[in-house]
Amino acid sequence: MKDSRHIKDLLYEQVARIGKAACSPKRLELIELLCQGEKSVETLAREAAISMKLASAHLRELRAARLVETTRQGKNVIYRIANRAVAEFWVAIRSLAEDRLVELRLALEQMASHPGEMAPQDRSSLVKLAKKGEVIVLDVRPANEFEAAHLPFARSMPLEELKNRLAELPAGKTIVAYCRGPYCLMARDAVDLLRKKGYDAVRLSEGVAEWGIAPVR
Amino acid sequence: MKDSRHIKDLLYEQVARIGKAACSPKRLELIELLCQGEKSVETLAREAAISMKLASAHLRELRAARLVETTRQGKNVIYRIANRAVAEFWVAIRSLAEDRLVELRLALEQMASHPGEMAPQDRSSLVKLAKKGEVIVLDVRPANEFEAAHLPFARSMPLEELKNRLAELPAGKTIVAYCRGPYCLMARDAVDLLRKKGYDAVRLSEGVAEWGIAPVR
DNA sequence: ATATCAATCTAAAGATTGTTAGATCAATTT
DNA sequence: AAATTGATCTAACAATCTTTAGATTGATAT
Repeated sequence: MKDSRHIKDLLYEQVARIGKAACSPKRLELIELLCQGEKSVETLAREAAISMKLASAHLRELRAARLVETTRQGKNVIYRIANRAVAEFWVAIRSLAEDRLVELRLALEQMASHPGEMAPQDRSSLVKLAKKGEVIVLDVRPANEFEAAHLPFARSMPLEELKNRLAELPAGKTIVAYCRGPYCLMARDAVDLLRKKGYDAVRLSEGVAEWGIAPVR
Repeated sequence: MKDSRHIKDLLYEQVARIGKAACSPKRLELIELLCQGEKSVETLAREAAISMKLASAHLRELRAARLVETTRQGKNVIYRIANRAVAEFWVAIRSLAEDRLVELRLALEQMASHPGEMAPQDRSSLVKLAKKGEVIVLDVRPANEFEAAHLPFARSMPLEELKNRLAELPAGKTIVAYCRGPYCLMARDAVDLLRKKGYDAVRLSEGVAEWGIAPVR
């Protein structure tokens, strides 16, 4: 490209770097995963269901836009979002997409029309109930994600372990299960299982990114 | 693409439609222009310094992401942003870009290191000064953009007319000139001219999009 | 030193965009 | 009806991006 271009073009070009990072579905999925906490390339590839080579290539793009940062830990390279602003952007672009694209709203409604879907609720009143122990807020993500960040008063019980740890859950109390956010199905599966076992369980579609809780390093 | 894909992939794909709309510098420039008010393809092409064909193709993309809408007005097709959320997104992605990309910060600082650059100021105190008439807030964009939306107590004086309308400006008062936003140079040029003519003029880098003022149709 | 594992780099095929030219369409003017 | 103007559509080429394979690097384990 010519070097004689106006400073104005340069400015828009820089902003477009962020847009480019956000224009691939898989890169967005990687951002969402990183909003849950730092992860190695291997883990990211597995959780996004892509090859490690492809994951590495996408992460390269995200790093080119400075949305993610890396450190090496032995054989592994650990990726994390650069700061809280990245998670906020992920929530913001998703919210615009939901506002503008009927297709997305329909798909979400389809996901939500499922037994145990929780009505949108005031956050502080949910926290109050959880604090008093009147409901159990259950984080069904992998344990390391819980450690990196979790909702207030939440208890960790990864989906995979849930089946074998039902005894830990007091009967008769409402269980509010959540996972990585509205696009994640872990909490839905957890609610299905819990209801089958006779619990009063509902799914909270929001996760740490939506609550503005940044993962600690 | 295969049709057997998971619902999850479908969700990320929808969000990526918004990212795709925002991954081209010229499309971003078109969004910024539309944040100032509705415009015909012809006008957009001229103001973004591209051919009408190219403008039309880019606008097609923006419409595919439902970020803009159109109506026909005689021979002209008028484009406008779909709603306020689009303008908010434009401010948000720009702010993330500024947060993450040193190159962008440097370019902006270079623009700001110019006589008459205004220190970031509290909005309500500026409005108070403008209301009392202690400063003149001057909108130097084209008149139709002023009509579509403008800052409180602002007075319209398009850059092109400024030279011939200096007599309308009371001497001895501070003039705060603004235009389309931080990436626009009209206010800078206006301040240059005013200072040459002996006025105490400063540039406010923000515009209607940054102040959250949506253009009326 | 050799082997192994996680990750990246390089190169190349395939798919997707960006951009332009020419034809076409829709509304208005003559 | 014909000409004009603004805008879009179609087709094509160039440029870019996605994805995979093969070679390479950095760190650890044997």
